[in-house]
Amino acid sequence: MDLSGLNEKQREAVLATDGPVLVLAGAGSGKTRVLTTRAAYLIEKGVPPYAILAITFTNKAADEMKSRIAAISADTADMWVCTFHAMCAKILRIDGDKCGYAPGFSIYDSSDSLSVVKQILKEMDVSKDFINPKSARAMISAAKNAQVPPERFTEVYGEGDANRMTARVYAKYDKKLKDSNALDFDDLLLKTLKLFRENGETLSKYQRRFRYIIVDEYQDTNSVQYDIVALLAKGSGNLFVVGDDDQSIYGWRGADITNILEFEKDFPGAKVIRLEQNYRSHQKILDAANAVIKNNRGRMGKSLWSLAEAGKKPIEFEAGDDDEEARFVAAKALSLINEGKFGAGDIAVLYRVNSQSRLLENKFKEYGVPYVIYGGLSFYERKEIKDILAYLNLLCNPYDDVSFIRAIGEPKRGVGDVTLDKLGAAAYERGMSLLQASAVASGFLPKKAAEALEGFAAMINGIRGRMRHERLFDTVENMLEASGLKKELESDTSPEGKLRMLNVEEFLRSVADFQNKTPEPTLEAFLERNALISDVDSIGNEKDSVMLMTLHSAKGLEFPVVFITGMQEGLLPHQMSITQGDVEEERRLCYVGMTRAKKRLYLSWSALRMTRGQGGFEYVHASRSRFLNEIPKGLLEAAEVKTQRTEAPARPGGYAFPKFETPSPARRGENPPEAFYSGVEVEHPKFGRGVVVSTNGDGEEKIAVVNFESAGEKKMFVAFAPLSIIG
DNA sequence: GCAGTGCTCGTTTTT
DNA sequence: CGAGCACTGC
Repeated sequence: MDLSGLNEKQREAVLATDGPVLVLAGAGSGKTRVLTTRAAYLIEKGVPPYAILAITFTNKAADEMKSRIAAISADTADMWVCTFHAMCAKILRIDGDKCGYAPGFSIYDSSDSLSVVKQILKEMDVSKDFINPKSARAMISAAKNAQVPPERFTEVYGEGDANRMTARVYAKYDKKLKDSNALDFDDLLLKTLKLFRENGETLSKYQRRFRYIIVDEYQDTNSVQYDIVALLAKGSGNLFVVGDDDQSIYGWRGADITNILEFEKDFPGAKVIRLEQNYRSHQKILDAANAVIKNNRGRMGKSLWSLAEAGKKPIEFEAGDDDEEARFVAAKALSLINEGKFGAGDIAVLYRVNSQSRLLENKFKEYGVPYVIYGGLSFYERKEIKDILAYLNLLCNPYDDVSFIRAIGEPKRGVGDVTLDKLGAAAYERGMSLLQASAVASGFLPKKAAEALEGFAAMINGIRGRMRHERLFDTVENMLEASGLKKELESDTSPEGKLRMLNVEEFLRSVADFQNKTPEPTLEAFLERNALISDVDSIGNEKDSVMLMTLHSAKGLEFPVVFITGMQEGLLPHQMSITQGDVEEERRLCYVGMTRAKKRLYLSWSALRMTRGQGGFEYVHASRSRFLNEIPKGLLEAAEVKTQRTEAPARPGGYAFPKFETPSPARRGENPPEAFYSGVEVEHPKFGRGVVVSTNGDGEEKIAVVNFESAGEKKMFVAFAPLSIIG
């Protein structure tokens, strides 16, 4: 194996095959390279691929690692490279029956578990003012991550009335999921751990198999994940973890930073290797990032350095308000693209909270800069997709009551709350699931309701009966047909309805794709993949667009150009963390964001922020983020933009804020703004052909509404948008 | 049983 | 400002 491309420390990490090893890998220090080379090296040394387990933080990272290992090594098909959640799902599909789960179990996402919580609160007749469903779900999740069972809930979190009630909800929640043969995200981990603890034979089976365990992003493991890894590693003792204490940003999800800080204590004789040479960013970006992170206490200590040739200092922009800030970002992105040095796909815009994306999105639209937003509601969370998934879940898992309730209500078949309540009671008495009870509904319900339910059950069972002889894609199509979903979708010709139809077609494409690419394309495997996939996993698929995402989502990624927006007290650090006194994690978040940048880093903030107060809008003052203050003046540069004072808005108590003038970037199209008027046929690199419907304004301010053949109506600045006139 | 309309309330980050 | 949500009228 050729290791000459690695530096000394990296080589040391690759060659340290046996015993516990902790690699402290600074941002951009070639961590992925080390991980993949090490796996390939193991195989070359004669370790069979099936004896290697590599756990990553996202599916994307897993896919990437797998393909990179495959590129330098032999057959990796038997190697497990996956996320914690995917690993646990895999184990439970195989051995879940030993702890009471049938192989067809459903995986509930957060909206599914929320509806279970709501259902329970309704059953218990608890007011939403007393127990808020969302916070109850959050508390249950926190308890699970800390391995606190319902019986010990009040003991750990306090004896108050609300807590006692929450503990009861928690217990019922657990039972309901169990009865539905369903697991939520936390359960996947927790039940696997339970299985390992209570079934020594199963544990030792996996211990014997996985003789080399690799864990990436170790700083973000929680207590359950730690225990799972520790148990598995007890077999061979070969545990190789990679992480960076400075990049621990999931404390709120139960991640325990002491897992990495105390690795040497937990695994005696551990070798610790530090990777501090950064291959991603140039020194000026690193200097600024180092200046921020060094203010944290309790670090393992690490300082990044780079040999990359000197680049530009990070640039700060202070905006008068958030609208101006968004305009700065969009305009700057546009001029970077127009200068030709960077493509849209080289640029990322990062922010603390998802809601910041809206304003940015508007500006990107206005300026005609292609963009994609990651996060927020993902594809699989869309109503029409969740409906389809509910039916498919029901086919695999007849006990899945959440999916039953969803499926029975869409399309409407005359079964409402009253019938559902009665059905629920009858099912409970008989110890049946809702679907099972439906099949015999005439025994306890009036004729009309019973017929609807029995018809539904027969339909589901009919599809299930045929399933074995069909290919996955055909089953899905049959289901769409038989359920009436297809008919309903087709009859909705509104714009939203058409969009839904497009989403369903996209979904069908993904089914076909899965069927073609997977050796054994079962429905269960398909559902599992969908349940565990996230938006972040598709980052980079959209080649030529500016990427907008939260700082959290950006972990593990890199971009030539990075904008971090909202660098003000209250947003970064977030108010919540200031109040709770945990600003260090926010600082790490800021550090993660800064170290994503390879060439250019823009840090922006605004002194005024619009919020939605009681009576309409309100501007709130914000001050420069402490993190910006921590960067020495000489390491930053002010953005060179023309600003001018404008009149105060005609509103009592209003503020005067500076106006950011759009710099005039080089035009991409040949045509002057005057050439665009109604009826002109145009072409756009992203949206294709279209016709100008109307225009407004003059010169650089001129906006055209263009109706594109495939993308519909878009508004854009003709001076900036890459529009060319055809003919 | 269901769709449509006011209403209120809320805002951290996600596998 | 916008999304969910309860209530109301068919």
